[in-house]
Amino acid sequence: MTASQTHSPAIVLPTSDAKFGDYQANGIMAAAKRAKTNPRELAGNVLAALDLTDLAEKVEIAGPGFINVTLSDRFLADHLSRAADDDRLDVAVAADPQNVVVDYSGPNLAKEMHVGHLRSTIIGDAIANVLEFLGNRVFRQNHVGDWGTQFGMLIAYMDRQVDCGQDATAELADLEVFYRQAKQLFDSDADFARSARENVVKLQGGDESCLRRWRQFLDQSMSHCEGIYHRLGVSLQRSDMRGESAYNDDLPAVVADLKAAGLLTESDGAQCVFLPEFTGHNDSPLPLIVQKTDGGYLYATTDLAAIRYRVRHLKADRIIYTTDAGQALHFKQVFAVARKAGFVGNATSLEHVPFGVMLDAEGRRFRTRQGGTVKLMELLDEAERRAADVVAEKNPDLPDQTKRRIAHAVGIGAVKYADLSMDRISDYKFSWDKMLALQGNTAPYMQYAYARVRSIFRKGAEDAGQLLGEPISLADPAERELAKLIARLEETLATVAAECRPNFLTAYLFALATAFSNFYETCPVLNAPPPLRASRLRLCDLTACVIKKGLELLGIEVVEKM
RNA sequence: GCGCCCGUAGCUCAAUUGGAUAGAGCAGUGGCCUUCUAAGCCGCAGGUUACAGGUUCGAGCCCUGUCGGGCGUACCA
Repeated sequence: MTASQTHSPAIVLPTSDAKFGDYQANGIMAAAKRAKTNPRELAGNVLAALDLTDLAEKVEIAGPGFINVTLSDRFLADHLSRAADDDRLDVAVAADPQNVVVDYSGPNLAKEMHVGHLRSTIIGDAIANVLEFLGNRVFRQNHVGDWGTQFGMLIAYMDRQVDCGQDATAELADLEVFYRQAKQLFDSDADFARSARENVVKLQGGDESCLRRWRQFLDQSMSHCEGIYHRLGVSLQRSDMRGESAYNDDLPAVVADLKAAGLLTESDGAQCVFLPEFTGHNDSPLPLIVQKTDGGYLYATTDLAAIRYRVRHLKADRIIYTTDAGQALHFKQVFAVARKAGFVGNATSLEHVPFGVMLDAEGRRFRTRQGGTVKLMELLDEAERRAADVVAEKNPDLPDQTKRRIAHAVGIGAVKYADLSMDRISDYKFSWDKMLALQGNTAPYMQYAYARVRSIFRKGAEDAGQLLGEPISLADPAERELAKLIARLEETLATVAAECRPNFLTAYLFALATAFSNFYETCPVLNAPPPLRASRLRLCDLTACVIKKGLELLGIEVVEKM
């Protein structure tokens, strides 16, 4: 009532301190100011108009005008019962689902994937998963680099291989070597360089034999990416790949549209869009170049074409770009031009979701000792190797196959979790020791918490399904704290989706796992007397389900034992 | 030069966008395994949130300035 009168949001959040109850409403003070009334008085009026008897045990006014709410155990227990009986864990499907495009990963198919692709791939996938789970229609778009001059060179090198009687397909298996050798030849052999350049012209001209070899190369390269995605537990499929070349035919139309809209200016022979809000050196106008002097197009043009496609054909309500922060200006320009040109209306939101760079322990850019880029495949090998060492040390008696499975889940999970648990925008220091640490906000800690729950069920030979009707008791503070956190999944996911901030989910899961550990220490489960035993088993099962679901949305596996 | 981002405990990072006494992990220090996985749990100690002003009931968060770092700034992506 008050909120609607003053247009002030209620701002209900978990309390900053347990002594204030479970949730606090922070909006009263601001509302009172706007309405020029006393905040505590206003809080009193709100309370009088509010009926929280269904969910609250206690509601009180505190401090300058906070409203503190203590949930009733009954309300919490009811919620938990619903969650336990629901594979969505009582998280509602969006009432107004959106068509959301998430543009992420986007490797260059001319080369092997390297660590530079890791953050976009992991963060974008987590965001896509969460949005999808909340009921939105998600279009994962892998805007791969599958076009450009380097492909002329690669095709020329394929030809050279075949001429030498070698099987080009086998050679392609190591994309990095293939690229390096092609580049070397391009730089040293004038004949080769000429045929490479001719190939570019042929490709653009639609030469069928050239296109066939180009597709053959792409097929190999895409298989390599799929291998990485599969190993990483990333949901991207080949059908999500819609590379730059997919927009080739649209590029002239994009430029024509810009011209028709009166936005196009020729400058130094290039076709540009100048918008007054963008300036460069010495306040000189800064163009968005959409066509080079030689007639070629740039990634701004492709991005504009992609926006057009996503709005027209995918009916996007929201388009999310997960790229490094260095591209902020590019996207600002592209978004502004897309709106001016009418490619996208006000109903569609365009969001650049930036992230910082990966640094090594010394705070330098993450590179190999020789200064080259680190191959993603090799990074993942090392992750699993290091995880395997830890598993072997902690749990030498497990069967080898189990150890391997744990090493995979823990190693890959550690790399992903470390990335996802940081605030995206800051650069982050990559540290094997920290991400594989068994304490703190890490994947192994989460996975361990899960394995401990599962162990209880194994030991008790219990089936969670049999517990459905059993009442949940929250008498112990550790039980209640755990229940409260379990009930917080939905609001957490909503925030992650709204802000594109996976680290809110990891922080939530860490709090949940910590609460569980506490519960685990203080509340015996299997040895508890009958009604309590079932109640605690239900809390255990719910904890496991939430951890599993949360990690699954982050693309991280759980294991039954570790 | 201009623009964007960042600066929080010795170290690595949080802080749900303006809420109450700034939180974790590591490192330091003291406890807890005859009972469900100790890869765990519970204490203690550690802070002028780079600095200086400002806005207001309230600022790590907003505004102005300064210092320090990163990135970007016309035909790469």
